[in-house]
Amino acid sequence: MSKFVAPRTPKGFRDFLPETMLRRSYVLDSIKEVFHLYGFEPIDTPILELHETLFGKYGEDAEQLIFTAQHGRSRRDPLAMRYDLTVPLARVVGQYESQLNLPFKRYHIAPVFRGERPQRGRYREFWQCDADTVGVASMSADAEIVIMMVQILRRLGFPQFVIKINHRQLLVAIGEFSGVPNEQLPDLYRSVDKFDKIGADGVKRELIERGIDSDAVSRMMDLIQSKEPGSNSLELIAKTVGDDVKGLDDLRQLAQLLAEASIPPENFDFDFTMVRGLGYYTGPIFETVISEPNLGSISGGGRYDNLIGMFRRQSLPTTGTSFGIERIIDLMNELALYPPHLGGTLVQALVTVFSDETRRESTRIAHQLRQAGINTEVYLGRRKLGRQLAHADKKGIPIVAIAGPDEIEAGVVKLRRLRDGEEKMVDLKKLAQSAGELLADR
RNA sequence: GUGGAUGUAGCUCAAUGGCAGAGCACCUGAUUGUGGUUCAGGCGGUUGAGGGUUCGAGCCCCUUCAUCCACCCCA
Repeated sequence: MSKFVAPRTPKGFRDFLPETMLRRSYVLDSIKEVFHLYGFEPIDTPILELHETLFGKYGEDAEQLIFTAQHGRSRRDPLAMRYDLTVPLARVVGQYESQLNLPFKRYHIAPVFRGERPQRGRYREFWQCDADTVGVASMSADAEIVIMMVQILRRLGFPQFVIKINHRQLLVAIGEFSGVPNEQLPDLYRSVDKFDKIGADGVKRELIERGIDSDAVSRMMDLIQSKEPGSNSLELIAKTVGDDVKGLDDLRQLAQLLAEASIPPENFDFDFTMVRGLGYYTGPIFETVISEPNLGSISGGGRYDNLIGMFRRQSLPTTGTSFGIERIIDLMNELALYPPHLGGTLVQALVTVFSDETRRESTRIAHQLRQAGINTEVYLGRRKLGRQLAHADKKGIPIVAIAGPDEIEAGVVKLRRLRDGEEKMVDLKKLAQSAGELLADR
């Protein structure tokens, strides 16, 4: 006698039913397609890593959010659940260097785990979708990442998006130029990161509250708000801060490469108020925002030349991007970007069953349809025809094949399209062809 | 981790401290070979859980759990 247990998932963990999974797969498959077009290849790694692999990489605050995992009472090899896909990449590169060809271009689509308090678009288990290039120090790799991001967002059907681009070293230079001490730079990033949310005045107030000199704050705020079309804002910074500032050259090259690739100016923007939280970035940083409607960021990334050094004597330059697919999926729902053929089911035809005696014939019909590549369900229950049609209708199956004693006797099948009630009595030999026509005809 | 809101049928929500309801969904029939529309009927509840106040609690109080929102942080 088993005890009743109220069915539920752990906090921040979700189930996905078929209708949702079809949409998730559509998004992931679309992204994969573009990754492949650019020559990125998949890897996967274990959900569990050794404790020592993850800890010491993200900073103290983030480490509080890492789930740990243990088997029974074993105290050997403490384990932890992966927190992102970037540190596992760094480990893989360190571990399999001899088997990898540099430049190594990999993508990785997999769930990661963070013990945060869940909110809309924020979960404790969520999927990340990363593409990174290892072993290329030049901007050609960064440009390729940005160009691929544009391609993916187009492929998914987003009518409007902007990839904001900034540079870690440029931010440092601007901070130094303005007179912000190095040890206060993390505070500075944290506040500036909220620029979109709390505005220039909000950032200023917060920085002064954090004890940063108010003159320095003013100088810096003026600089980061430099705004000119295209790469002109780069030159504006160059005039004030100096032409030889670290990072400026990178961004100039990037601008040049993006222009050569005919990336439309409305799809990218040098924005010195954009900061990415993660500490390991060392070069250009990217973030995609959808501003109409204003729904926040859906991808982020950048260059992190030192991280792999955690798993290898000498580091390797690395740059990449990560798509926040949970948000992308929410947004695509809101913006209705899914193609119409993506209904609630992938089943294209239901073969009804008149009685147990005719089930064999229905199964044969289904086999024929399947041979022709049509996703087919044979009704497995024993309900009357009306119920079988209702099942197809409710599930969104477009056509039904009816084979009762009369049809079987005559060697025919009646095909019915539920959308408009169109019916065809077809010969068994032409079954698949006719079904295909009914499915295609709009 | 901090602050706020909400928990009533499978779902969305009603119900002055006084008999727990509606819509949708589901099931049956009208219609024994035809879904969606319609009509008639039916199933469905320890009001999140535990305690307290009261003649009487879904409603008031306390505790606890869950969910959502905002912050922190982030994808």
